[in-house]
Amino acid sequence: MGAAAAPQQSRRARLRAETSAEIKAVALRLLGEGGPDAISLRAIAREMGMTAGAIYGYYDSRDTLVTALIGDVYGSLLTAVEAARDAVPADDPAGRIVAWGLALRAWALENPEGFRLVYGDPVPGYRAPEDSPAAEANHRACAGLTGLVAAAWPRAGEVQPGTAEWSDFDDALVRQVQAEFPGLPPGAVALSLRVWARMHGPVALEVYGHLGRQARDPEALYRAELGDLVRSLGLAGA
Amino acid sequence: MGAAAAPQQSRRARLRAETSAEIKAVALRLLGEGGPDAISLRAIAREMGMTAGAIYGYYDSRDTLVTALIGDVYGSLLTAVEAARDAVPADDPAGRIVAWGLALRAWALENPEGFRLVYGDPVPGYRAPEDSPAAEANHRACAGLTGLVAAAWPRAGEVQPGTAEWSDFDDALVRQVQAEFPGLPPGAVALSLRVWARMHGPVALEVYGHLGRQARDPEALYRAELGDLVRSLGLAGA
DNA sequence: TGTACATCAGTGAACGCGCGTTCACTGATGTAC
DNA sequence: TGTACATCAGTGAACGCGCGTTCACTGATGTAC
Repeated sequence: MGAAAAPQQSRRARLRAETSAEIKAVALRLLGEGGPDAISLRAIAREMGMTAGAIYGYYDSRDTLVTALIGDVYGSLLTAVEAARDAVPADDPAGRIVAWGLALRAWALENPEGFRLVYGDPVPGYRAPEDSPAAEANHRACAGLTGLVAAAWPRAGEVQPGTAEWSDFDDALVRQVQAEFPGLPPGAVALSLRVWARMHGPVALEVYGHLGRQARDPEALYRAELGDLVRSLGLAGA
Repeated sequence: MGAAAAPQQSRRARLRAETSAEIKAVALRLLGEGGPDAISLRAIAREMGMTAGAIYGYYDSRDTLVTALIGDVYGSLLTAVEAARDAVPADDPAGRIVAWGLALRAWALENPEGFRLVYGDPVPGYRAPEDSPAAEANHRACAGLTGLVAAAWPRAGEVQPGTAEWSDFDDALVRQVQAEFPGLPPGAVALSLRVWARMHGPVALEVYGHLGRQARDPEALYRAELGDLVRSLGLAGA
């Protein structure tokens, strides 16, 4: 009875998974401390008290590890913004948009190197594969933003008349939107991408240290920007 | 008479300046071809058919060279956007804002690595000195954007009421604005920083390859965004 | 319960690489008489 | 115009560094009888 029932994973598999996770965790910490260049197999191994070569038992190469890392980080970002959005009642679309935006900034300031990893191109020449966790997180981001805009539709569409066509967008994105928000016109997708960019601008400038040089209160600027964004979607300001 | 009059610079000084400029030019080309990591003294020297050590006759270190490079690149960006702005009559503030924005995007797409060099942090740990050419370009950017907003004032201030104080901003920036645009309230500075961020967002996403994955016509999105920006400043859309 | 074997995580040494930086030097260019 | 000297741009070899990656190996853990 004391003995566990046939375990889902063997002890070995569990240890493997733990080490694999620890490698990512250490890599993430190094990323935070020293920038993207600090993610080196040797540094990770050093930190873990093992040999650089041992990491090849877990990841095929440095690139594989970075891919996994980006997926994790991007996923955690989306979990954060989705949670913030869901903490606001669905019948308050303006509040949800502002919550999403503020959560994005908060996450970015807490994980600046993560933000750079996801939205910059810290590893030159690196390109995420199509079916990676990062791509999945990207889908979540698009879906989330489209949902925010959809909740403000059709009022937003009147205030922001556009001429977008379905053919203006990536096929997978179109399929996803049409399945999840039937009846929503292509203009809403265009608008949601613009909303994305509008949140991205101030956050990217701040994370990369460009805003802080001139403004002492970037948060106030950002809140004003979000307020204007909400207004520009035809929603009452908060 | 055939002989030149006492030259401003000696032949040696001229050659020196030329080589110094060629080093930067080659560095810039390598940056464009291979990303920030490609800026290595050895690669530059190789490209120029000389020895890596020789570069130390022109720049104290790699960092010094990168600093000079950032200044040059940032300066060329500002020259481009200022020229685009000045090609539109001063009595068309909306047109000037749109021109500035479009020129920013055009420059960024032509010089993606330059954009990353200036607005990303491709060389980890690198910080521009206070009195560098980059700082000067930054001042030009702030002045330019404030000028764009000032031209739309006070109408923009009515549409975008803010609560900014002078103390919210960097002292040097405040002095600059008060000297150049006497009477302009602090809210205009806040707004100009927001305008900056609003242009930065779509351009950064596109340059880093995030927009292109979902949108086939990023320019249309950007134009729509600029149109909305102009409207949000109380100016008639173009 | 005890023995024999298979698995496999991790070692440690080696590979070749490109990097920034230093330094004693060579050889051409410019200057003074 | 010609000679003697000073300047200085660039060489080439060397330094030590950290990196990704490979590979034959050891030794502990798990499995089968």
